[in-house]
Amino acid sequence: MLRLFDTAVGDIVEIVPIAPGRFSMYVCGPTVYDLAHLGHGRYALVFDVLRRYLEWRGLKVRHVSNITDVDDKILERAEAENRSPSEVASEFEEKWFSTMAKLGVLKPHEIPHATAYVGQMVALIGRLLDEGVAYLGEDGIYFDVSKVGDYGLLARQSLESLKAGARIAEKDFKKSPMDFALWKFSDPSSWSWESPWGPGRPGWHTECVVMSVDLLGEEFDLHGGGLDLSFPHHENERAQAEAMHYKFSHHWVHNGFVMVGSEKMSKSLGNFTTLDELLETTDPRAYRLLVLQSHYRSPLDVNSQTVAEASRALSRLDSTCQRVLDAGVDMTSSQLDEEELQAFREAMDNDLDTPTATGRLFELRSKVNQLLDDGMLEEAGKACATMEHLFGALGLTLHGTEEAELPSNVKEIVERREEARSVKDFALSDRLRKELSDLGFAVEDTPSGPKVKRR
RNA sequence: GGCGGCGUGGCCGAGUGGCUUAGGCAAGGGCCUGCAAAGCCCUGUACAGCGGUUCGAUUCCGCUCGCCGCCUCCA
Repeated sequence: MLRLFDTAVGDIVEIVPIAPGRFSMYVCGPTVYDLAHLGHGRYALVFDVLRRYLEWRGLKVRHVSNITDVDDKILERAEAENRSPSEVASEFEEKWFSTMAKLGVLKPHEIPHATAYVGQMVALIGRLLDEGVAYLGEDGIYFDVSKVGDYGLLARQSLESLKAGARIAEKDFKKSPMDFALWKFSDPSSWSWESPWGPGRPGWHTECVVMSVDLLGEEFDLHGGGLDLSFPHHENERAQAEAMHYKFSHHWVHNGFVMVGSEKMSKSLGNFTTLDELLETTDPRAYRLLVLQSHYRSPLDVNSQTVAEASRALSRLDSTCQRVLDAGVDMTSSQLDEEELQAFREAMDNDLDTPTATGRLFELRSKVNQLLDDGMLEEAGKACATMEHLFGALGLTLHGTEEAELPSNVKEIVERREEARSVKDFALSDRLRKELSDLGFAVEDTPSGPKVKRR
């Protein structure tokens, strides 16, 4: 079975689903106040791949991922643009899902919204107060981290050492600098909800506890997100769950950052590229391939060079598929290669080792070409079908490279070029190739005729 | 200051106590081609530095240097 690196353990552990054959996962989703950047794309792709792989392994997965639509930054933007927070939130949520669709990220089965859970958050905060693990501060209700014995587990640090490095501005009334806001009082005239303690807004760390427990129960298999969420966000979620005596998530999984040069890409550093910008010039599948070619916990450098390399690698995969199609091989009846499936499973089971898995698939691609060269069409079909199937399991669909319908002027030039070649007028032929090239099309001469593709 | 991680051939990027050079991209040579392209074959002898453990370390341990992340909002 699958083994994954569990942040709470600090090591790779065997993943044993709570209910055999089923898997429940909660992945922290975006705060919708701006466009999604490459880092969001990576986490979404990583957990999309995890989900798809679990499903490929035959598990019935329940994937929940939230939309955080209550946040100070949403309010700031709304005020700056003189519109309501909900308008801002719904705009960026819509854009989020349209970008995710381009990336081929499957929609989670449930998409809870924080605003729909404020009532439940208030109820949870009330219970935390009753338990004596929360207290009233000057500007809100705070969680008392000293009440959780192993606070700091996900940071792999003790409360003492966390305190030692705390950079957070001290508020005198807080018992510990690590204590965090559960409820923030606010002016009733601004964006706020009613609570027994007065109008206000919920702190960020409570919503995921309430939503995950509501939809997946007090005990579920996996909780995930970007590495930057491990502390304090996930730790604070865990602290609340501990205080409530929930069993909560069995495993905590985090993906590494997208780097810009040697710096983490983040909104606060302002060094981000939006996914939409990337996708204007890049096949979304190339970004998925780039993500797959590095391990999910490693930092990933995304720049024009690494993107170009992935694009190039992708187009070679596509052209191999095209070769198989051109050879007239019917892959629908092809058996899959068991040995390859097994190797794929082993790589993926080993902490989602997609670089090894894809490396193997590139070798398979080479094998398909060799078999085609040798005229072993049936074997080539089997290998190609396996390759397509396994890339498909990773959410990457391969397809042929030929344009379904060429513009008529392009078609006409191609025909004229063929005529020129048939009478060996290669000077004209080369001029026409140049013309096509200027129009953005590449032509390749093959035994079965010219192949035209967009460049 | 505390904690965690990283340093692999031109670049990206896996992995391992000794089998056999992961893989991708780029490069060089060859086959094929009117020329190209695609494809195939061949080529580069890498694991930061210094010690230690070991019959043997890129892989284990220690130290040094360099880099990064978290401890504040962040995927």
